Amino acid sequence: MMRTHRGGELKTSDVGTTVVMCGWVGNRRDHGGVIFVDLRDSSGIIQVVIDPSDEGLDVGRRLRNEWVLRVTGSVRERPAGTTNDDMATGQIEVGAVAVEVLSESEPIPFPLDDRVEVDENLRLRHRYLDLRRDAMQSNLRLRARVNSAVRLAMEAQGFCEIETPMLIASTPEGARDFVVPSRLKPGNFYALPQSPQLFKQLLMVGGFDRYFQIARCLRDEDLRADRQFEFMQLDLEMSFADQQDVIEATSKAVVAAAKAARPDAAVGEVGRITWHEAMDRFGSDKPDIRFGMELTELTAIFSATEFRAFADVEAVKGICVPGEADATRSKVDALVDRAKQLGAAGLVWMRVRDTENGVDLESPVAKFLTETERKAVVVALGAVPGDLVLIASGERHKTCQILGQIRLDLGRPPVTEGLAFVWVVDFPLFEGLTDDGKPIPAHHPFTMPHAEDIDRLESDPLSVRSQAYDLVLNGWELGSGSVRIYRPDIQQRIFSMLGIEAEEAHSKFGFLLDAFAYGAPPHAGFAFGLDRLVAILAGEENIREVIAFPKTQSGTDPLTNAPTAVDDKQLGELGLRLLPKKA
RNA sequence: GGUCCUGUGGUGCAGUUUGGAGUGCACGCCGCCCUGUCAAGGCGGAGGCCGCGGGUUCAAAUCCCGUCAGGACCGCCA
Repeated sequence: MMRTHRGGELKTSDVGTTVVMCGWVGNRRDHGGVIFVDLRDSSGIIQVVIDPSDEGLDVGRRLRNEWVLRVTGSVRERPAGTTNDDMATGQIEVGAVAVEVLSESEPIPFPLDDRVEVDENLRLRHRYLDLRRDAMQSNLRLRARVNSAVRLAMEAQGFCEIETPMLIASTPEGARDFVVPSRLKPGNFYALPQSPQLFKQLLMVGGFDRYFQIARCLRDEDLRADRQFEFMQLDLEMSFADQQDVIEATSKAVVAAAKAARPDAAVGEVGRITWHEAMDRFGSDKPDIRFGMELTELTAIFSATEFRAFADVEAVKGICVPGEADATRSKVDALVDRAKQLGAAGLVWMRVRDTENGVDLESPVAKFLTETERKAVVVALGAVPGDLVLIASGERHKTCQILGQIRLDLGRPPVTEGLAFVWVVDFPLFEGLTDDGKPIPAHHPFTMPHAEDIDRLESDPLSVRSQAYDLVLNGWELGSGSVRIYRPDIQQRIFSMLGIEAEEAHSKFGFLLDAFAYGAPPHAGFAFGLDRLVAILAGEENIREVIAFPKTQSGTDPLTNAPTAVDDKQLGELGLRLLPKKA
């Protein structure tokens, strides 16, 4: 037996016990006649006291940080006045009677304490060291608890966990596929799955009416703070179920995850908002509802205005920034620049002041507005003296998006603050038209149109809502789902609207359409990103902090040096030859 | 494909605006001293291609151009 105890778990009640522990030297304090070693293992830290004059303990002199030890000793209370209340085990210590060096360590390339933020590239190059840090240990352990809670929640609801293949056929829709050359069929390629989408629908046809999987998904698109090539999703699909059923089942899983990760945090009912209302109030289809500063409708106030920027536009929207009336000119100019960068024609700012004339707006453009207009803006926004009012105008959707982004810039709380889940429902089925007039699907082409809107499919496609729904947490899109089309006639109407010929549809999705010909149950599903969920629950702004071995923004791994070249023999077996490098 | 930020002993920074000897701080590392520390303390020491290449200049960490690496974002992510 290597060890009897883990140091971090020792308690005052263990005083008097002889223990054998294994761990790393977290820190050593050599006082000459007595040496303190903070022995670290997965459970925490315990202070080991070594008297180097004792027989066999002169090894204590040689010890260095990150050496691996096996320590035998007895648990004792610390002498009065030497306890450490900042440590979980600060009331006790282990008096060493034997110290065995299991492994020595070179000085490590960066400190493991959290007092300095080390260059991320260096951390990734030595990720095995970085993982020893408290923050990484607790993030990955939190992640494991979330996985476990999600799995339990799904099983408790009668979902069956089924794995789907990693080597699949490439389909041209959606994100860029990662592609794997076939050795047995040279010149042909597998794709790695962007999601198990088509397979889970086949499972529904196959009679598994409640499927789930903690699935690895791969997309060859540029990386971001919240996006890696490969990521994990809780993927689920239900037969004989509607949007409400899916939302309830998924909500149980995320609430269970949140409770597992943050037992002390308040996680209430998961709210719901329509896409239209989310755009209108928050200027985003992934609203961060943790704070106010909502977008206010001002269009009617300026219906007859003389002010050019607000006249004859689709929408005038404003937000009220509390207490920012004295923002410097350079700060408000920066806001105007930001709005322009986001595609706005401009941004009107006005300081709310207490004047002899009552509460009024002070701004270079105030003189172009009537007093009635100014007062109406103050009332509509609920502004009080000391506030700063920002107003944008133009095409409705764009105006909302721009103000929504500025709202986030100015008011977004830190990631650690609060947990606000919200379902966004009633997305439009199409998000616009291509140049040749074909509608662009907002989700995938198997998304069921809203029952009430289906008659307008051809006559007014942009007004058609879909039975698609997103789950949002603190303004991060966690995932999306939909009720699927299972009726060939509706599917055919959608395909023909999108300009997908029968032959093309068959070559791309033929196996799914074939399957639907044999008694397809109505079904609906969802998938949400576990990396993003775990990051927010861990209070991290970057999903790399909750992934053991992530890639850099340029898609490399500084630890293994992936991706690497392969030799010609390997290429030959695959029937491949590299093109000459571009000059 | 694009915009912006960063790159200085092992680590984290200052120095770059306004060119003048690799100058400084903290941590770590090595040695010696030290029996109650816990970011131990004291004394001493080692350690630098200022990311790389070119240019301007009497002189470049500093200015200019290019390039590489990392990061944030736009495009992209049905």
